[in-house]
Amino acid sequence: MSDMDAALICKALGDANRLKIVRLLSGGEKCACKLLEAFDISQPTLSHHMKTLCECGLVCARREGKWTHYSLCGETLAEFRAFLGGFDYPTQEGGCSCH
Amino acid sequence: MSDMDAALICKALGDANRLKIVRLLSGGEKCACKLLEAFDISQPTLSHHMKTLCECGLVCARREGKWTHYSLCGETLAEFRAFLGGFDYPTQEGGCSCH
DNA sequence: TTTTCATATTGACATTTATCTATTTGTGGG
DNA sequence: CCCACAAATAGATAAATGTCAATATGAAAA
Repeated sequence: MSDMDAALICKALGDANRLKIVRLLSGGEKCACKLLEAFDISQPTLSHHMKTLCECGLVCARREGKWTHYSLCGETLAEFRAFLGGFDYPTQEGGCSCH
Repeated sequence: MSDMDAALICKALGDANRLKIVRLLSGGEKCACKLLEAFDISQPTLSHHMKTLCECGLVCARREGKWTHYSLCGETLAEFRAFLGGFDYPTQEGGCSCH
Protein backbone atom coordinates (compact mmCIF):
# COMPACT_ATOMS: atom_id res chain seq x y z
CA MET A 1 0.00 0.00 0.00
CA SER A 2 1.40 3.37 -1.08
CA ASP A 3 1.46 6.52 1.02
CA MET A 4 -1.18 8.00 -1.23
CA ASP A 5 -3.51 5.04 -0.74
CA ALA A 6 -3.02 5.23 3.02
CA ALA A 7 -3.58 8.98 3.08
CA LEU A 8 -6.84 8.48 1.18
CA ILE A 9 -8.01 5.93 3.71
CA CYS A 10 -7.00 8.17 6.62
CA LYS A 11 -8.82 11.08 5.06
CA ALA A 12 -11.89 8.91 4.64
CA LEU A 13 -11.74 7.85 8.29
CA GLY A 14 -11.12 11.40 9.46
CA ASP A 15 -14.80 12.25 9.65
CA ALA A 16 -17.02 11.32 12.57
CA ASN A 17 -19.91 10.26 10.35
CA ARG A 18 -17.78 8.04 8.14
CA LEU A 19 -16.10 6.50 11.15
CA LYS A 20 -19.56 5.61 12.44
CA ILE A 21 -20.48 4.15 9.06
CA VAL A 22 -17.42 1.92 9.17
CA ARG A 23 -18.34 0.81 12.66
CA LEU A 24 -21.86 -0.06 11.50
CA LEU A 25 -20.52 -2.00 8.53
CA SER A 26 -18.18 -3.75 10.91
CA GLY A 27 -21.31 -5.50 12.17
CA GLY A 28 -22.01 -6.84 8.70
CA GLU A 29 -23.28 -5.75 5.32
CA LYS A 30 -25.89 -2.98 5.35
CA CYS A 31 -27.98 -1.29 2.70
CA ALA A 32 -27.93 2.48 2.29
CA CYS A 33 -31.41 2.94 3.69
CA LYS A 34 -30.51 1.14 6.91
CA LEU A 35 -27.38 3.23 7.28
CA LEU A 36 -29.34 6.40 6.68
CA GLU A 37 -31.60 5.63 9.63
CA ALA A 38 -28.62 5.82 11.97
CA PHE A 39 -27.79 9.42 11.03
CA ASP A 40 -29.26 12.89 10.97
CA ILE A 41 -27.89 13.64 7.54
CA SER A 42 -29.61 13.84 4.19
CA GLN A 43 -29.63 10.99 1.70
CA PRO A 44 -27.31 12.77 -0.76
CA THR A 45 -24.83 13.44 2.03
CA LEU A 46 -24.76 9.76 2.97
CA SER A 47 -24.33 8.85 -0.67
CA HIS A 48 -21.40 11.23 -0.89
CA HIS A 49 -19.78 9.68 2.19
CA MET A 50 -20.28 6.20 0.76
CA LYS A 51 -18.56 7.29 -2.44
CA THR A 52 -15.59 8.52 -0.41
CA LEU A 53 -15.40 5.25 1.49
CA CYS A 54 -15.67 3.20 -1.69
CA GLU A 55 -13.11 5.23 -3.61
CA CYS A 56 -10.42 4.61 -1.00
CA GLY A 57 -11.21 0.88 -1.18
CA LEU A 58 -12.33 0.53 2.40
CA VAL A 59 -15.92 -0.28 1.47
CA CYS A 60 -17.49 -2.31 -1.32
CA ALA A 61 -20.89 -1.73 -2.88
CA ARG A 62 -23.13 -4.55 -4.08
CA ARG A 63 -26.14 -3.67 -6.18
CA GLU A 64 -29.23 -5.80 -5.70
CA GLY A 65 -32.30 -4.55 -7.45
CA LYS A 66 -33.11 -1.09 -6.21
CA TRP A 67 -30.90 -1.44 -3.20
CA THR A 68 -27.21 -0.98 -2.70
CA HIS A 69 -25.57 -3.06 0.00
CA TYR A 70 -22.30 -1.90 1.51
CA SER A 71 -19.69 -3.90 3.32
CA LEU A 72 -16.18 -3.44 4.63
CA CYS A 73 -13.38 -4.60 2.35
CA GLY A 74 -11.38 -6.93 4.55
CA GLU A 75 -8.42 -6.94 2.22
CA THR A 76 -8.02 -3.15 2.25
CA LEU A 77 -8.51 -3.06 5.99
CA ALA A 78 -5.78 -5.66 6.44
CA GLU A 79 -3.42 -3.77 4.15
CA PHE A 80 -4.08 -0.55 6.03
CA ARG A 81 -3.36 -2.21 9.35
CA ALA A 82 -0.14 -3.59 7.93
CA PHE A 83 0.77 -0.10 6.75
CA LEU A 84 0.30 1.33 10.23
CA GLY A 85 2.12 -1.63 11.68
CA GLY A 86 5.14 -0.45 9.73
CA PHE A 87 5.49 2.50 12.07
CA ASP A 88 7.77 1.76 14.94
CA TYR A 89 8.25 3.85 17.99
CA PRO A 90 11.80 3.18 19.19
CA THR A 91 12.12 4.36 22.77
CA GLN A 92 15.81 5.10 22.61
CA GLU A 93 16.62 8.78 22.51
CA GLY A 94 19.41 10.62 20.79
CA GLY A 95 18.13 9.59 17.39
CA CYS A 96 18.70 13.17 16.31
CA SER A 97 22.28 14.29 16.56
CA CYS A 98 21.09 17.81 16.02
CA HIS A 99 23.71 19.98 17.70
CA MET B 1 -10.07 5.68 22.62
CA SER B 2 -13.18 7.60 21.61
CA ASP B 3 -14.44 8.07 18.09
CA MET B 4 -13.48 11.72 18.31
CA ASP B 5 -9.92 10.89 19.30
CA ALA B 6 -9.65 8.39 16.46
CA ALA B 7 -11.11 10.84 13.96
CA LEU B 8 -8.54 13.43 15.03
CA ILE B 9 -5.73 10.97 14.48
CA CYS B 10 -7.12 9.92 11.11
CA LYS B 11 -7.45 13.53 10.06
CA ALA B 12 -3.86 14.13 11.13
CA LEU B 13 -2.68 11.15 9.08
CA GLY B 14 -4.80 12.15 6.10
CA ASP B 15 -2.16 14.45 4.69
CA ALA B 16 0.80 13.27 2.62
CA ASN B 17 3.27 15.56 4.39
CA ARG B 18 2.20 14.51 7.87
CA LEU B 19 2.25 10.86 6.89
CA LYS B 20 5.83 11.37 5.77
CA ILE B 21 6.65 13.10 9.06
CA VAL B 22 5.30 10.12 10.98
CA ARG B 23 7.37 7.80 8.85
CA LEU B 24 10.49 9.87 9.58
CA LEU B 25 9.75 9.89 13.30
CA SER B 26 9.24 6.15 13.06
CA GLY B 27 12.98 6.00 12.58
CA GLY B 28 13.56 7.74 15.89
CA GLU B 29 13.33 11.15 17.52
CA LYS B 30 14.04 14.12 15.24
CA CYS B 31 14.31 17.85 15.80
CA ALA B 32 12.26 20.28 13.77
CA CYS B 33 15.20 21.52 11.74
CA LYS B 34 16.07 17.98 10.60
CA LEU B 35 12.47 17.33 9.65
CA LEU B 36 12.31 20.56 7.71
CA GLU B 37 15.22 19.47 5.52
CA ALA B 38 13.14 16.57 4.24
CA PHE B 39 10.41 18.81 2.85
CA ASP B 40 9.82 21.65 0.43
CA ILE B 41 7.58 23.51 2.83
CA SER B 42 8.18 26.61 4.91
CA GLN B 43 9.14 26.51 8.58
CA PRO B 44 5.75 27.83 9.78
CA THR B 45 3.96 25.20 7.71
CA LEU B 46 5.99 22.43 9.31
CA SER B 47 5.32 23.94 12.71
CA HIS B 48 1.62 23.89 11.94
CA HIS B 49 1.75 20.24 10.92
CA MET B 50 3.66 19.36 14.10
CA LYS B 51 0.98 21.08 16.14
CA THR B 52 -1.68 19.00 14.44
CA LEU B 53 0.27 15.80 15.10
CA CYS B 54 0.89 16.74 18.73
CA GLU B 55 -2.71 17.77 19.41
CA CYS B 56 -4.04 14.38 18.37
CA GLY B 57 -1.51 12.73 20.67
CA LEU B 58 0.38 10.88 17.97
CA VAL B 59 3.57 12.89 18.46
CA CYS B 60 5.32 14.24 21.53
CA ALA B 61 7.51 17.34 21.67
CA ARG B 62 10.56 17.60 23.90
CA ARG B 63 12.17 20.99 24.36
CA GLU B 64 15.94 21.08 24.71
CA GLY B 65 17.50 24.49 24.62
CA LYS B 66 16.60 26.24 21.41
CA TRP B 67 15.57 22.99 19.77
CA THR B 68 12.37 20.98 19.83
CA HIS B 69 12.67 17.24 19.38
CA TYR B 70 9.70 15.28 18.18
CA SER B 71 8.95 11.60 18.57
CA LEU B 72 6.09 9.20 18.01
CA CYS B 73 3.92 8.48 21.01
CA GLY B 74 3.92 4.70 21.21
CA GLU B 75 0.98 4.61 23.57
CA THR B 76 -1.31 6.59 21.27
CA LEU B 77 -0.16 4.56 18.28
CA ALA B 78 -1.00 1.35 20.12
CA GLU B 79 -4.41 2.65 21.15
CA PHE B 80 -5.13 3.68 17.59
CA ARG B 81 -4.17 0.27 16.29
CA ALA B 82 -6.43 -1.32 18.88
CA PHE B 83 -9.22 0.98 17.78
CA LEU B 84 -8.85 -0.13 14.17
CA GLY B 85 -8.53 -3.72 15.32
CA GLY B 86 -12.04 -3.38 16.67
CA PHE B 87 -13.40 -3.30 13.14
CA ASP B 88 -14.33 -6.72 11.92
CA TYR B 89 -15.21 -7.67 8.43
CA PRO B 90 -17.55 -10.64 8.69
CA THR B 91 -17.73 -12.37 5.35
CA GLN B 92 -21.21 -13.76 5.81
CA GLU B 93 -23.83 -11.97 3.78
CA GLY B 94 -27.43 -11.23 4.51
CA GLY B 95 -26.49 -9.05 7.44
CA CYS B 96 -29.04 -6.58 6.19
CA SER B 97 -32.56 -7.95 6.09
CA CYS B 98 -33.52 -4.95 4.05
CA HIS B 99 -36.47 -6.11 1.96
C1' DT C 1 -45.79 2.39 -20.06
C1' DT C 2 -46.46 4.99 -16.20
C1' DT C 3 -45.51 5.25 -11.43
C1' DT C 4 -42.89 4.57 -7.40
C1' DC C 5 -39.02 4.00 -4.83
C1' DA C 6 -33.81 3.68 -3.71
C1' DT C 7 -29.77 5.76 -4.78
C1' DA C 8 -26.63 8.91 -7.32
C1' DT C 9 -25.38 13.35 -9.26
C1' DT C 10 -25.46 18.52 -9.61
C1' DG C 11 -24.90 22.95 -8.02
C1' DA C 12 -24.51 26.04 -4.31
C1' DC C 13 -22.76 27.55 0.06
C1' DA C 14 -20.40 27.78 4.56
C1' DT C 15 -16.61 25.86 6.96
C1' DT C 16 -12.18 23.91 7.29
C1' DT C 17 -7.55 23.35 5.81
C1' DA C 18 -2.81 23.91 3.81
C1' DT C 19 0.08 27.20 2.71
C1' DC C 20 2.63 31.47 2.60
C1' DT C 21 4.83 36.04 4.46
C1' DA C 22 5.60 38.74 8.37
C1' DT C 23 6.16 38.93 13.11
C1' DT C 24 6.76 37.26 17.84
C1' DT C 25 8.56 34.37 21.47
C1' DG C 26 12.09 32.13 23.85
C1' DT C 27 16.82 30.55 24.45
C1' DG C 28 21.85 30.92 24.61
C1' DG C 29 26.25 33.35 23.48
C1' DG C 30 29.15 37.64 23.29
C1' DC D 1 22.17 44.08 27.27
C1' DC D 2 22.11 43.05 22.59
C1' DC D 3 22.41 39.76 18.94
C1' DA D 4 21.61 35.37 16.57
C1' DC D 5 18.91 31.59 15.93
C1' DA D 6 15.03 27.90 16.47
C1' DA D 7 10.43 27.57 16.65
C1' DA D 8 5.66 29.34 17.25
C1' DT D 9 1.95 32.51 16.22
C1' DA D 10 -0.85 35.86 13.44
C1' DG D 11 -3.07 37.12 9.43
C1' DA D 12 -4.25 36.34 4.70
C1' DT D 13 -5.69 33.50 0.86
C1' DA D 14 -6.66 29.71 -2.30
C1' DA D 15 -8.26 25.07 -2.31
C1' DA D 16 -10.70 21.24 -0.36
C1' DT D 17 -14.60 19.48 2.24
C1' DG D 18 -19.30 18.57 4.37
C1' DT D 19 -23.72 19.69 3.81
C1' DC D 20 -28.28 20.44 1.68
C1' DA D 21 -32.12 21.16 -1.88
C1' DA D 22 -33.18 19.96 -6.38
C1' DT D 23 -32.80 16.85 -10.00
C1' DA D 24 -31.43 12.65 -12.50
C1' DT D 25 -30.92 7.66 -12.93
C1' DG D 26 -32.26 3.07 -12.77
C1' DA D 27 -34.94 -0.75 -11.44
C1' DA D 28 -39.18 -3.01 -9.98
C1' DA D 29 -44.21 -2.80 -9.70
C1' DA D 30 -48.76 -1.66 -11.22
